[in-house]
Amino acid sequence: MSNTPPTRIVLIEDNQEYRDVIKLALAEVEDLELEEKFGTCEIALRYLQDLSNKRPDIILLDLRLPGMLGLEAIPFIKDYSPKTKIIVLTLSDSESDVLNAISLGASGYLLKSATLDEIVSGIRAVQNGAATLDPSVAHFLLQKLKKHIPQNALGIELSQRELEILTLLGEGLVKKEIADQLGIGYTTVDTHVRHIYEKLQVRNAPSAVGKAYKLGLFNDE
Amino acid sequence: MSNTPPTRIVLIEDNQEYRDVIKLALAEVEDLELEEKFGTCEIALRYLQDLSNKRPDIILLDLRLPGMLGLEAIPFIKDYSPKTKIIVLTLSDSESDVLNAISLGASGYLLKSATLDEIVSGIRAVQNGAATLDPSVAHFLLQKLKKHIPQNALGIELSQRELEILTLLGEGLVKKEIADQLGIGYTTVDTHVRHIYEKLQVRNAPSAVGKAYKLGLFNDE
DNA sequence: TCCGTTATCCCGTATTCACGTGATACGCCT
DNA sequence: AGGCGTATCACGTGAATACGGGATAACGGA
Repeated sequence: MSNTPPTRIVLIEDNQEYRDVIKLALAEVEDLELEEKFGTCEIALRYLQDLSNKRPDIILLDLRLPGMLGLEAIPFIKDYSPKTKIIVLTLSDSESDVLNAISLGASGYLLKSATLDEIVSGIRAVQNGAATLDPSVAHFLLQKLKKHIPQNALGIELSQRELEILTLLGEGLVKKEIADQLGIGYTTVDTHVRHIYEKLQVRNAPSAVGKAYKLGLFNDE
Repeated sequence: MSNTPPTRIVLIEDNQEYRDVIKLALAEVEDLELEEKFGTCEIALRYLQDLSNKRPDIILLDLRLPGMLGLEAIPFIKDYSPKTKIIVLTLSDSESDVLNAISLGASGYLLKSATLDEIVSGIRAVQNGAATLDPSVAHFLLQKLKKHIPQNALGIELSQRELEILTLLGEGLVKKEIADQLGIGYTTVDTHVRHIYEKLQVRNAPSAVGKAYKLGLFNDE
């Protein structure tokens, strides 16, 4: 236990009080080490950019900061210190903040209403390659996901070739170009397209592409 | 505190040992009450169907059960007791189990590696209208979501009319049908479509539909 | 006041599509 | 041995598309 190096943490948070709360909380945990804390992204990024500093394992990142916002800083953090995992720790439970943080690659999203225990176990989870989400954020994401998970198993299955051709169609190639690219004849492509229409029960290419997206036929790769 | 009724919990789990562990754990928590525990879905569903029984607030549901699988039971639970929230509690972290559980409307997904504290706080979160996810499940879902969140803000914006027409195109209508449905002329539709192609930088309808999905232009409604 | 965006409408044409109606061949399952 | 799905190829035709090149009108910002 004691020979594994502690998890190195950097806190970016402008509120002095909350900063101190976190500092005291982490000080009590043996294998977590609060390396630095910063009040703005600008200063934090300068620290990360300095090659003489060791890279932290985890960054706890507030979003509403004076100057550069936390979300804006994420790409720079990823750039300067690619291996550092980011846990957003903020008051905001706005949908767009959550979605942006995720698409920018955050490994966790906690609210400041979280207990210190939850923050510590969140850090441990992320350090182990997992993720941590505030329950209310998780609820929001589950609702979001429910809509985006296609229930594809309606017996509709395209062959590999058909999916290939449909993909190219959706990318803008005309049948002749698809034939050339696949090294097959035009009429073959035409036949495949007809089969696709039958299976998807559509009558033309735009709706075939649309239905394929709705059914999630493109999801798997 | 003590005048709020306890959260009523039902456990569906075939492993005798784990069932007892949960029973003992919940017995120690004041505001949680393990109402019943069942070894199979069939028996549990019979209990839920019996109108003389009170409906539980939470069901902890294992997936790998003798007879009917946990996932199969979810729609029946939703039917017999719509207000009951379901937390999946299983060994399986298979992607399809997670996705199926979510699309069937589970409010939580915990693994049996979870500590009893995590299970209790998960129950509390769900009872409060939030959700609970095992960190490794959360990680998987975040990765999944990252792909599905489009970064639409590339300056590409269709007018309302254009989006309307593109939607209908993706549903399989030909330009003439779109014109009739919108009560405008064929040439007007044609012009709109040209503008759509310009904005999306494509040359035909299938790729316009494809690109719209990729950019998430259909996401907002 | 002028320009950009949006929405509406028109003509003509070469290209492409959708589809009816075929064919051959391979593998798999029964 | 026969059937089913897949992949390949072919011809012809009417329908639809993509696009060049126009136009008018309303609205709002520069």
